[in-house]
Amino acid sequence: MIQEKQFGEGRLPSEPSLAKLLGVSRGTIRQAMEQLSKSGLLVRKHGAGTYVNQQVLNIQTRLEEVYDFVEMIHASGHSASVVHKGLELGAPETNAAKALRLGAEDEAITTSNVFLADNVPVIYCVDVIPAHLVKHAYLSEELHGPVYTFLENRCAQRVSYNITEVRPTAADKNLSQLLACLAGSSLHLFIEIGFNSDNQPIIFSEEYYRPEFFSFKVVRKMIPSSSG
Amino acid sequence: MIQEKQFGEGRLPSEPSLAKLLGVSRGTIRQAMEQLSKSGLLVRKHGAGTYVNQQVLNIQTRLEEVYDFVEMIHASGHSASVVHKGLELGAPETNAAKALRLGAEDEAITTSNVFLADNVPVIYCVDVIPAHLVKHAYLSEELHGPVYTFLENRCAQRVSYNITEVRPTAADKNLSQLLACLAGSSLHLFIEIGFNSDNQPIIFSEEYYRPEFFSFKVVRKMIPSSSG
DNA sequence: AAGTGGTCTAGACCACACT
DNA sequence: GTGTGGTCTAGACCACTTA
Repeated sequence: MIQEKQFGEGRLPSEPSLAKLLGVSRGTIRQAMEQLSKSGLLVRKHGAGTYVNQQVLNIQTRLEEVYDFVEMIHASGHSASVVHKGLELGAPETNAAKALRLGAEDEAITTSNVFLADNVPVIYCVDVIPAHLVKHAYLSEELHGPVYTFLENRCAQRVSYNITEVRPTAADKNLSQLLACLAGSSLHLFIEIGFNSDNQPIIFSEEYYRPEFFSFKVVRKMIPSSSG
Repeated sequence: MIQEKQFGEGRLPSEPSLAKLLGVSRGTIRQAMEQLSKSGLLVRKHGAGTYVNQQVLNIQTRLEEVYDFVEMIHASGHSASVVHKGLELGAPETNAAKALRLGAEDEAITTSNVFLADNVPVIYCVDVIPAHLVKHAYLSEELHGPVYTFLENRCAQRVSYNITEVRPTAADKNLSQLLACLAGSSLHLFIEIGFNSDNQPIIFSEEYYRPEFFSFKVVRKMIPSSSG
C-alpha cells in the first residue's frame, strides 16, 4: 500500500485501525512498522502518528546492506561482466591471515577479479579463503567471479554478516591499470571480514570501487544530542 | 550480565528461562534481544539458541551511529579542541542549496571549523543552515564549533536522522593546509544532510576526516545469498 | 522427542501530541 | 479529552535444531 502511494508522504492509519483493516493483531502491525521504521521508510511520532518518508526510497546503495556486485551494476542500469585476474594457493597476506586467525603454517586461497559495467572496470576485488575450509574438490573456474557460491558449495559455509571497514584510498600504478583510471585518483576501499553464524571468520576481502559509479549512503539515526 | 561476561562468548539462557529469571514476560525479553541482535551483539539461531558475539564490542566507530566530533576524539584517547575558520551569511553553495531545497533568493549561514586531536587537525567541517530557520538573535561565537546546539537553541530544530554519503577524496591545496597533511593524500569525505522529524532538511555538512585517526566500520547483515 | 527461537493473539496501561 | 504510539502481559502454535 505504501508502494502504491496510497498515503503519499502523508500519515498512515493508526495501529489499531490498520490491525482491524488487515485482520491481524496490533502486535503484528507494530512489528512490521518497526522494521520499516528502522530501515527509514517510516517515521514514527509518539502521540502524533506514523508518516511515510519517501526520501529513503531514492537511495541507491545502502551501506548497511550487502549487495551482489553483479546486482549492484545491473541496478545502476549497466550490463555486468567479470574478468578473472589471479588465483593462488599459499600463505596469505598478513592482514588476511590475522583477520582469518590463521597460523604461520596455514594456507589460503587468494582469488582476484575485476567487475565491469558496460565493459568499464568499476570494482577490483581480492578474496581470501582459508584452505582448511574447503571440503570438496573444485575447478579453478569456480573462483573466477563471485565467491559466495563457492563458499556454500565447496566449503559448506555461509556468510552471516560482515564487518566492513570503509577507507579512502588512491589508485597506485597497479590499481590504475586494473580499474582503467588515473594513478592517484580516489577510490573506495572496503576491507571486509565475513563471518559465519558461529562468528568464525571465513572470508577476507579487499574491494576497490570507482567512486564515479557507486554512491554509498547510510541513514544515521540520532541517539543523544550530538554535534557536527 | 553480558557485559559482566557471565556468558562469555557462549550461549544465553533460553527466552522463557530468562523471562522467569528476570520476572518479565517473554515478549519483553524478545524485544530486548532483538535490539541487541540488530546491533550485532547477539546472534540468534532458530532452534538452537542465542549466542554472544564479543566481536562487535571491539568496533570503535560505527558508521551507522552519529557521534559528537569531540566525543569521537576523546574516545580515541586524545584531547579535543576546535578552531573556527569562517562564517558567512549569503547564498549557499549549489549542492547545499539543492539539498536544503532553497531557492535562488534564499540565504544560509555557512560556518566552517577544524577539530583537533592533541592539537593535530583531524576533521574539517563545513555546515550550512538555512537562514529562514533562525528564530532568535545569536552571537557569531555560537557558530564556532559544534552546531547542533545552535540548531536547538536558536532555530528550535532538532536533527532526527542524517543521510550521509561516504566518498573517498584527495586533499587539495586548501585542505592540505587546513588538515596539515600532504596535498593529494586520501581523506574521508562525508556529505551529510540532516533532517528533522518532519523530514525537512535543516542542515547540510561536508566533513573531511584524516583516515589515520578514524576507522569507520559497518556491520552488514546478509539478506539473500550474495556475491563478493 | 524435547527444547529453541519465530510468530501471533487479545487485552491492558502509560506517555505524549494535538485541539 | 481524545487519539496516537510505547510498553508490557500471558498464553498459544509453528519452524527449526539437536541429540
